Amino acid sequence: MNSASSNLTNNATAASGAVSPTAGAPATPAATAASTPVASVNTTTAAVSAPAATASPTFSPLYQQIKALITQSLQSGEWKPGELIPSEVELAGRFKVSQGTVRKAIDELAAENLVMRRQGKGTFVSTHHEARAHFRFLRLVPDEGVPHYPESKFIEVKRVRAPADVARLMDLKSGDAVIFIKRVQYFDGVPTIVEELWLPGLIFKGLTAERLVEYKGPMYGLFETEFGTRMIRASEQIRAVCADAGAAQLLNIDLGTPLLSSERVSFTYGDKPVELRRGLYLTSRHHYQNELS
Amino acid sequence: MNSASSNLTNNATAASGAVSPTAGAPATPAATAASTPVASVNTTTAAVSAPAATASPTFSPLYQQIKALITQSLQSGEWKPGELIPSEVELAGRFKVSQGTVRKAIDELAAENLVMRRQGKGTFVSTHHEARAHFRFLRLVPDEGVPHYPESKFIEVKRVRAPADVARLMDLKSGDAVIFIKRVQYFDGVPTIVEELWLPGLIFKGLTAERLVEYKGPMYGLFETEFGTRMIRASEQIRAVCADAGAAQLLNIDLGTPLLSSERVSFTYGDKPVELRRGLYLTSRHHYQNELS
DNA sequence: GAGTGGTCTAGACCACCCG
DNA sequence: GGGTGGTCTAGACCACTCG
Repeated sequence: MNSASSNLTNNATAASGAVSPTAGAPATPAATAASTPVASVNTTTAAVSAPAATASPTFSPLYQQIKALITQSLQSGEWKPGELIPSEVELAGRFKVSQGTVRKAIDELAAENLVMRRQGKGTFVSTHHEARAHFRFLRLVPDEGVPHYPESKFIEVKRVRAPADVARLMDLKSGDAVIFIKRVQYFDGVPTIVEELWLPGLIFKGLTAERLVEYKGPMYGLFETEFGTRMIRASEQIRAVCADAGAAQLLNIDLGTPLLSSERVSFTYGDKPVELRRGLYLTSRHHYQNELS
Repeated sequence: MNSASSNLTNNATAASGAVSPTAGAPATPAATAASTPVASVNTTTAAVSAPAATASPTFSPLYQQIKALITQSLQSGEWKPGELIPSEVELAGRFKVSQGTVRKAIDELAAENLVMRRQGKGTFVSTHHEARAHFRFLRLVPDEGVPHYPESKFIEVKRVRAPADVARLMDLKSGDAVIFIKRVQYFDGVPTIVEELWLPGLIFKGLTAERLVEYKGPMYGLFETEFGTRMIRASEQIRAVCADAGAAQLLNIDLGTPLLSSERVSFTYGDKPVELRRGLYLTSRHHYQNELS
């Protein structure tokens, strides 16, 4: 057994045979802990199939490998949303790398909102149960006054077979079981959003109208705690359309009123699509806010 | 004179009187270069008015101060868009800090798209004259086919006095001189965007219809090279509206066709607003693409 | 006071680019 | 071959939190 438990490929540090710990590369924790010669941790250990040339064809920095390992633990549920993950020092020990390397890995995870750092306390798994997170995916804000979360009224919740277009966007087969949800959202009692959602039936088995109704707060929070599926990012396409009869009735507006149409695909770990959402937004007293940078 | 040229406040490194370079904090470059005692660089030097307590009330990391200094040089035009800035090692020497600190400052500038790093070559000031940058502020992409840049036809270019609403959004006084531009943009010959722009007259003095017409490529490129004003970020508000007579005629569509309305304020260094842009987008064959993360 | 993340330094080596 | 950014390490100290 070498390099204890993990199969990391260290593409850095000397490629010139066994080196004494004092010269060249400094002694790695692995070397001191398991008294393994430095050379054994070097130049391709495992994981990636790399012909032992001077430059690895598939170069991946150590911190990226650490990042992938941490992401795996997040995905597997070893550390659940809202929980504290091990400290940087502890992770460094576990992975046999320096704290700085772990730090860089966590830096990127924090930048991607997978994790949240709090000085003096530790690093926490991000969760949708938070004021901060509520408006990450809801960009419709009132023209005047402070943003707040709308109330939901569910129109329909049923199990259906995925239409071809839905299946294509969600990486399913046409006819696969999906859960269909239709709801209207109200800001201060004014109906403003009519929304249709499709979710993979396999993952969201057991999602019923009752559970949706009794649950207060963002749906992504419910998905996260009840179904272990966390939305990481989303891709949205926006258009202007005219209200059809259905939308007009639900939003209590005239037929033909211009509405903002949004089609969103949300992804969980591994860029796996797990939600398709089609919304119509009434933008007479609200607008879609976007920051370009 | 101490700490040579710059007024950096080092809030780190020992607060316990003069320390020999070998113990405690390692000798700083400043100390070795100007043979200044370490203590002189510590506990409040200048810049920030800090009562000499144990913890500075206005704590600012060194790398943030470096970042601010680099940003100043960008803003002042010391390093122009597209140019190479000094290497990390050189900047470290200039500011009397370690390369790691400069590195962290530049990391943030790169994340904000103010500069671009290229391994083996150096760090470059970002520019709007680049394929990469072209679609950072243009989010309207075709439903099918690859995104490409539209052609412009200018309808109107004139000097006017800023209306109250425009002045408010641009941080001007009502009645201040502004340049008003109206244009239509075509994708593959199809009129798709009608846009009105307001620019501060003071900054964009000398901007004429001729210069706009003869200039090929994104307007932000022209603004950057001809007027020394670089757009850094923008804030956009999006709505759905109906085409009025003017828009319908210019876009060759029926009156009442739903259009996407965008109001955008763009900012340059120091979060100073320097452009107001109001656009109407025809979204029958294009959509506004947005990534949520 | 102990533990956590945050800053700063110094030095080594690697990947990449260009003359 | 020399210069640039990119990675990795090690160690010191600071700011913050909590018991």
